[in-house]
Amino acid sequence: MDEKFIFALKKIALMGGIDDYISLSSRELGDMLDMSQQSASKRILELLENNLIDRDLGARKQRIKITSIGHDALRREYNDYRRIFELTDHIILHGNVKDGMGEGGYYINQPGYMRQFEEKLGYRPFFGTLNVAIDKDDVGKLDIVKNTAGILISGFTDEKRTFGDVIAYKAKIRNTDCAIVIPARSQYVDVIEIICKYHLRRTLSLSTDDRVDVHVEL
Amino acid sequence: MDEKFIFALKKIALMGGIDDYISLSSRELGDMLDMSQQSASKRILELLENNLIDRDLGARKQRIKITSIGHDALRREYNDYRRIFELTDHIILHGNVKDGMGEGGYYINQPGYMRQFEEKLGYRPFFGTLNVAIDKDDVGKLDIVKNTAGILISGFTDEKRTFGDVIAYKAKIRNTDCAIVIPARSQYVDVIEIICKYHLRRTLSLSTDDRVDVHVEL
DNA sequence: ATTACTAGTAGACGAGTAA
DNA sequence: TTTACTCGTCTACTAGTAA
Repeated sequence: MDEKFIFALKKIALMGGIDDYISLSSRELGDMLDMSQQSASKRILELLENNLIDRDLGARKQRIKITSIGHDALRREYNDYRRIFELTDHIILHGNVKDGMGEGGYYINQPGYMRQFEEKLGYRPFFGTLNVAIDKDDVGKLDIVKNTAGILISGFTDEKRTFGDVIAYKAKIRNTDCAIVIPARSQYVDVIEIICKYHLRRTLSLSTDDRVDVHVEL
Repeated sequence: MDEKFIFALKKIALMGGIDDYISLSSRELGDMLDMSQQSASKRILELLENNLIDRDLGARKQRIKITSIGHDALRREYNDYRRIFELTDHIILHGNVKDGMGEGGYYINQPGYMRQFEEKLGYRPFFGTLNVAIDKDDVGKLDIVKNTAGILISGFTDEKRTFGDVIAYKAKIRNTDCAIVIPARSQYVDVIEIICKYHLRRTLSLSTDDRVDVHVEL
């Protein structure tokens, strides 16, 4: 990502171009970026070429909106700054205990995964996962977690099907060691699955919808 | 602030150059910024010239540290991204209920303040405040809260002494309306005082050290 | 190894201007 | 008014190289 694009994108975002199309002439953008109308026009064409913005070139004035690719680029930038200013050595994800559908446990329990949990986490997880719905305000923190190393649990193939790579992140809930497990290829997640040596619900007396803080080590 | 400086500063910050001098050759910086060793060397000289970094040019390898000016530049950038990504219409402060020393209640109860609470919040607060120790990770959010308008509760002078201005921010705890009150001149705060029409401890069955989420409206 | 100078060059920028 | 082309200038880069 070319850094000069980021600055233009940021200005557009600050004007509200993330949620909606905004009316923005090349002269206005040029003024904001301290460059000529001509250069701003060129910058807009470059942003378009890189699919960072969408444009609706009306008769009088163009309207501009940041694409999801552009949004992602800004979020990466934002995460960098969070790492600089917020992140010490842990992140706290706030959320509520949810009922799982049981599929989490099905996957976790595959011997191909189990063997690796035992080897790489140092314990054999309890059959079944604790599902935690992360607060809307904290979902972005998951991106930061995903950008840290994590522990790779390799995928495998048995007679029936293929199981993909999974990443485990060591965490704690009320001082009890556990791990968040996230499929490597997953995109946006707002319910995380947590494994633990113990039955978390029973050990911590957790009920559905209880508030929990998941401390993730970075 | 030239934008090309920001990107170099950010890389240095991500390497830990905010807290300490870090060993960073021009070649390493060049690799990270996707430019030649020569250009990175020039960039470093420019950053020095603008007092954005300090350098300790040792015999073998230079050591670099971001100055307070550079740190401020990065923080401005960070705040831009916070405005883009964080500011919806509320902020959640996570914390624990704490025992107050009673001084909160003493101040709140001054008729000069009480009259204004009644007028500006629409209710006469319960005598006494709920003290909440904000999580270390959330203390920074208070800066954002303080940067929003809030409700000014003017200071006054009685026979004995002077009481300063106080800012009230409307909030909710478990859907119960309340308000955070912060002295206008206060700097760093990590325990906030909350007023409410009702006795919050009793109404919400809160005990010392209980976790609470304070939803602040912006 | 380093840092950083000089020289040559590619690309970014703005002025003029068309549509 | 807009957007965006061409073209000349100049900046910012890299290569080569010294210290």
